[in-house]
Amino acid sequence: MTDIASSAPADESPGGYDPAAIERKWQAHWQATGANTPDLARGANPFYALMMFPYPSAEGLHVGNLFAFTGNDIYGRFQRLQGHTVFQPLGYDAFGIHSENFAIKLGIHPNELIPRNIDNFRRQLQRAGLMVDWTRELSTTDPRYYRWTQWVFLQLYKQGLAYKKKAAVNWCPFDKTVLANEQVIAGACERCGTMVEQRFLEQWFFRITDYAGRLLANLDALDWSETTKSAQRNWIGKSEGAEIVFVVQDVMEFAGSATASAGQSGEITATPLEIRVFTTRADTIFGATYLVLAPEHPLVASVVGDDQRDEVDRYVRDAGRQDLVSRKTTKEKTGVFTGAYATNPATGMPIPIWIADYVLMEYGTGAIMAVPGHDERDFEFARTYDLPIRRVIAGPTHAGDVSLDAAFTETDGCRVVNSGRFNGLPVGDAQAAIVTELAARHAAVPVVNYRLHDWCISRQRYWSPPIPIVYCERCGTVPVPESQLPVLLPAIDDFRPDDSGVSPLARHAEWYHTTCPQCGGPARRETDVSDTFLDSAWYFLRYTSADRDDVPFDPALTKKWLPVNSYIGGNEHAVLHLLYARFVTMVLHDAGHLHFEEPFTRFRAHGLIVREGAKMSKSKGNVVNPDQYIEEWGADTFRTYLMFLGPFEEGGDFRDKGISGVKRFLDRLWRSVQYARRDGATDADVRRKLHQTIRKVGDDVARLSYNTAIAAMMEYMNTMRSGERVPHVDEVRPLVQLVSPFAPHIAEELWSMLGESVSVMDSGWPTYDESLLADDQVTMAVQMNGKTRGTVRVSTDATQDEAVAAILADPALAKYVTGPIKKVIFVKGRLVNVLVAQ
RNA sequence: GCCGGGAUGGCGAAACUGGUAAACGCGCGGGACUUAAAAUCCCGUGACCGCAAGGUCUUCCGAGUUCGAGACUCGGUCCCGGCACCA
Repeated sequence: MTDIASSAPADESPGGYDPAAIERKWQAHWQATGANTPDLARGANPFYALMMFPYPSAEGLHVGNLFAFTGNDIYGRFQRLQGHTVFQPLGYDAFGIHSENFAIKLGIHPNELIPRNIDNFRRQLQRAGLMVDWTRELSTTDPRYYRWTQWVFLQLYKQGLAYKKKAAVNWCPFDKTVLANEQVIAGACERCGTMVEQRFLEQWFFRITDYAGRLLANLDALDWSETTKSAQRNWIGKSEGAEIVFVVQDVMEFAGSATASAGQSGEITATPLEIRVFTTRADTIFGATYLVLAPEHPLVASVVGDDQRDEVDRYVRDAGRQDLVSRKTTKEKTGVFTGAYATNPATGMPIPIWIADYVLMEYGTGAIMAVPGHDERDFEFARTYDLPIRRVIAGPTHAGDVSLDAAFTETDGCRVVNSGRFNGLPVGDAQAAIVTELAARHAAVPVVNYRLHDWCISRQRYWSPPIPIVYCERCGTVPVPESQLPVLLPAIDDFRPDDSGVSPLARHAEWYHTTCPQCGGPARRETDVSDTFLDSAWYFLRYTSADRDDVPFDPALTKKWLPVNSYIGGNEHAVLHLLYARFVTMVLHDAGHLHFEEPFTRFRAHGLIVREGAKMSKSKGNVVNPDQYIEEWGADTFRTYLMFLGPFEEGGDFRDKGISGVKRFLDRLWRSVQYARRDGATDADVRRKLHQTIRKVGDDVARLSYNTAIAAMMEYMNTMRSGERVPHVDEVRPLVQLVSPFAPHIAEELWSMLGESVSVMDSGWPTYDESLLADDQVTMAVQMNGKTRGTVRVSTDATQDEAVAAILADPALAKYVTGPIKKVIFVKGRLVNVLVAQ
């Protein structure tokens, strides 16, 4: 064995780069000095850098989480270097079915499990060296937090935006609870994948549909990822059209008692019965050859004829028994004729009224005018039941032919035909003209419809905040006074849900029996708890005031720090969380609690980290545990590697092999500082590269292009150390600052090695000198007749003539000039394209 | 079906407003140092033809606009995400 010390690499010799030691040292130092805790009241130039808070799973922190948090951390640190006071808080979204199910699975009470998970998360997060203000940490399960979640509910209640109704709801038989529409994916429960059933239960709802128009319109002005905005637009689902009135014919024959026996018709009604339909294609009304009502439509009973009653009853019963899933996925169209006819207000002709479950009660008016010629579903239905199909729209190519072997749904360049006085009008004009004319007869009104439904917030579960409502025998529904909040979630042992459709809290009489806050008489508590998405719909308001028990959020601090400057999170919350947070913010704004109505000025969805092209999952066994990598490579290397493996907004493939390149870069950085010379001149080329790098890294970080920022720093490192060159301190020092958002621990250590006494985080962002960015010589591309043939080195401000002269002076290029020069394309400093006659 | 995002070397990826495609990193090949290895440093590395000088081709496919297209326009294929009997 030879002497290891003498041949050991620099980074293992005394004073070498020891990630574990310096990371421990600086994390302790930051904590001791409160480096990550800004003075919220006095800090100048505030910047709120928020990341979506995690659900603290028992498995611990996932690389995906760390990827997102690191991306946010870099942005926050960058803003701090730019002179902002940066507030980067973190908390835990620890209530909800997720946590509860896991607790049930492990047989541990969530009261016990959740704090344990949180401790583990905090430990992992702290190892990553995030610039998080841990003094303002929060958990949604803390009564000091959910007291205010209940307060938020009461604000909505006060505004008349919270109401209870019996409704067909999505019931998950596995989780034994109601789900919001947003939580049903292709008919299955978002969490467990079980097919969802339809049940009728009394539920609390928020009137988010009242805000649909604003939620949609505001999107245009938000600086958000396009994918996220698009997902929200789809979800809100605006469609502009009209409601059109169809009068039922011979109403007296069909109106009357549904219980009339022995074929006797019931009493006669004098008012004409009207059916309102919603359509976006009023231009096709002349092709409306029948009407369809949803099976649950309230007019079904009034319209149906005696001869058809049995058949209709059977059909409606069967449709109701079907769960929402099969109804939405079944392709074959079924229906039943009511025996009644309505008058098409455009043609004046009678058309039959049908009932079919392809028409949904929840959307529009629950009734449609069917235009089989120009709607695929209507076409299919008309074929099945042999109903008339009329062409009323023709494209530019088929002028006279009227036959249709499929629904013709095009509109571009199409005109209306077979439509009386509207014939020849383009589709758009016909729509407007027809609605206007029908409106004049009170037979139509323009209407905007949204796909968005009201937000069902009731959950028949345990692990969530109880809804702060009391039912009094005398006073009815009474909100719990704000002064009596929180309504504490009782620590009960049998917290498991059952099939009864009521919360486990309903089994605890000692909890739900209470007195009425109004009259003092006997009362019952609401036993439903609220949706977890309510917890996360306002948490960003709480952070600044996490230590306050007298207010949900301090008005002065809120005014100063909100709305959030930068929000980063996963696009899986594009619809649910972000829409609810926007809604709650608007409501609190309207109630005078907030000065803004959009909570997140800028939002960026980060990409997904995959492994060998596949999403990481426990079942595939390809989950990366960050602990192990931080152990092996250090947090700085791991953070930087995560940011280097692909564009932040697209994610990337996690491969162990790639990490070594980043480690090598940090090793080289270390040695550059360690052996930097203080004497001698700095080199002009290196200096130019440095200033270019400062500019590029700044630009790139500002637009979250972290991978290219890192590449630029590596490039500079290569320039600075090319060959055997030993860098000068002045060349290295700014690089340490540029690296610091990515690799904060090594940056602090190197910064102090350079003799600096303040933290590198507060050293400011290095500035670049515009005049040093360009060389006095440039390499221009040379093309001959559009084909790249080489390059030419000329002075930076060379004119076209000078460049051409340089080309002709170079025999390797001049040989291509085989004839007279017809034309020259000259892009200063970039390229010369010489067009030669051939 | 509708909406959004993609497709570039062996691999992860760059190219901001149309101007030298493949920066940066991994991997691979060669060299220096070493008894040897590791580490480090240097050189090379899209494909094809050629001893070389050099040439030809190349950004999913097909057309187009342009002096010039990975980028713009039209048509098509495939992948990822959202919505979906929404009238």
